[in-house]
Amino acid sequence: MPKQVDYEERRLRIAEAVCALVARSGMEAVSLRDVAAEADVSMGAVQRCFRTKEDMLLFALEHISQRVSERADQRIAATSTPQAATTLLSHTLAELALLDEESRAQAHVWLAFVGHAPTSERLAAVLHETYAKLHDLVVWLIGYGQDTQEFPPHLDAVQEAHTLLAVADGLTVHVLAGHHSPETASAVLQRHVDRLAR
Amino acid sequence: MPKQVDYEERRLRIAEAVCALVARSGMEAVSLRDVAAEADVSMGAVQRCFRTKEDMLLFALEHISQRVSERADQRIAATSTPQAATTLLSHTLAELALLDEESRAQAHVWLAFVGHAPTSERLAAVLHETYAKLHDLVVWLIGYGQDTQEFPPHLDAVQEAHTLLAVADGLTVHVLAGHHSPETASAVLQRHVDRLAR
DNA sequence: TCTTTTCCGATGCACTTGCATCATAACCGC
DNA sequence: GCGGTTATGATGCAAGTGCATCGGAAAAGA
Repeated sequence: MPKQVDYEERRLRIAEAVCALVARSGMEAVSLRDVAAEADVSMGAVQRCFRTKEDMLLFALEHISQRVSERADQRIAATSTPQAATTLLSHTLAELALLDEESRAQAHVWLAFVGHAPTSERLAAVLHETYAKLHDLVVWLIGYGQDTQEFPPHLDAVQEAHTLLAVADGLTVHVLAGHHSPETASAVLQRHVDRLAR
Repeated sequence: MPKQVDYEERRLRIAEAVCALVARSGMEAVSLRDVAAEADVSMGAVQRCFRTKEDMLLFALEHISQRVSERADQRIAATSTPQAATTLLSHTLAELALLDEESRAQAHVWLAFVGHAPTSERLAAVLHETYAKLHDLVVWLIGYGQDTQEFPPHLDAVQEAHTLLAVADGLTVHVLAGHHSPETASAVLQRHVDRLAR
């Protein structure tokens, strides 16, 4: 058997490089050469990992998409001490909204991809799927809050989830655009969730 | 006096071309040549109107930014028949959220620019200013609703405006990403406004 | 050690980009 | 008309792009 290489690891590494570049200087700054340099591999290696540039970008999106979902799931799973559903919901949403400073890069990447979704069919598909997953998550959280009687039972979980997700994404945009600081955005979110609990 | 040309008109025309291109095939598709072709002028003309490409894009952003604001203002000013503050607010927000199909292009452009805001100082400034203006507008609308006693007086107009703007922008993103149709997005918005009126 | 198979990375290539240049055309006051 | 001024658009140019190519390096089994 000839030389073998851990492609999965390299792909991830390249995806990280893509994110770093997008976050630092926008999406147009992502050229194969730049990515290769950032990931500290040769251009040939990048071309071997991904057939085209679009494939590479798509993989990067799926990567951060997955990371965001995972983080949210973990936060919920890690609730060993029985936490108030209210704070669980607001914290999860804050996570999804990528508000903290270190998520700023991911938010930047995310938005860049959304901006390109109308252009690329495949990209749109990934986004659609991710949003559906997140929506389900939020619906579940609201239901949980209703079980613990923190949220009134007459709430329409599906509708509320739509609104909550919209608020979260809107705040992501606002923070990125400089209209909000992460703190004020977080406060807005918190307030909205508290309101649900009446 | 030599040949004179209506620069303002040409600038607007070019700005429209930029928007059309961005909407059609994303922001990377905007090259000086493409813009010139789309606007049906020569490349030299474009270069005469705008010193650099960045200037051109910035002007295009300011253009649509202004158009959106104007449309919202007009909708309010045109309220000859005394309209319910509730519907006035929700319609205005729907307008701002660029939900209808023909605003899709503008939404696309807007988002593209937001995505580039962290990169460009000047771009961020324009966005910041616009958001501030919109916020003031929504605050005023809520206050108006309180005057007509449609909204409870204890509402914190500033905070509610923040949430409303976030919902609107979030929905813009969701529609663009294919997570919502304009109709469902509009319904979510409507629901949220109705909720304010208790 | 040698062979074989995979991987690497440098180079080439056709193309596009933003911007500069400049001869020419279009215009206005005279 | 005519001179002087300004706008125009074709062309040039260097830099950068994604992708294809390919000789040889590297590793694992013989």
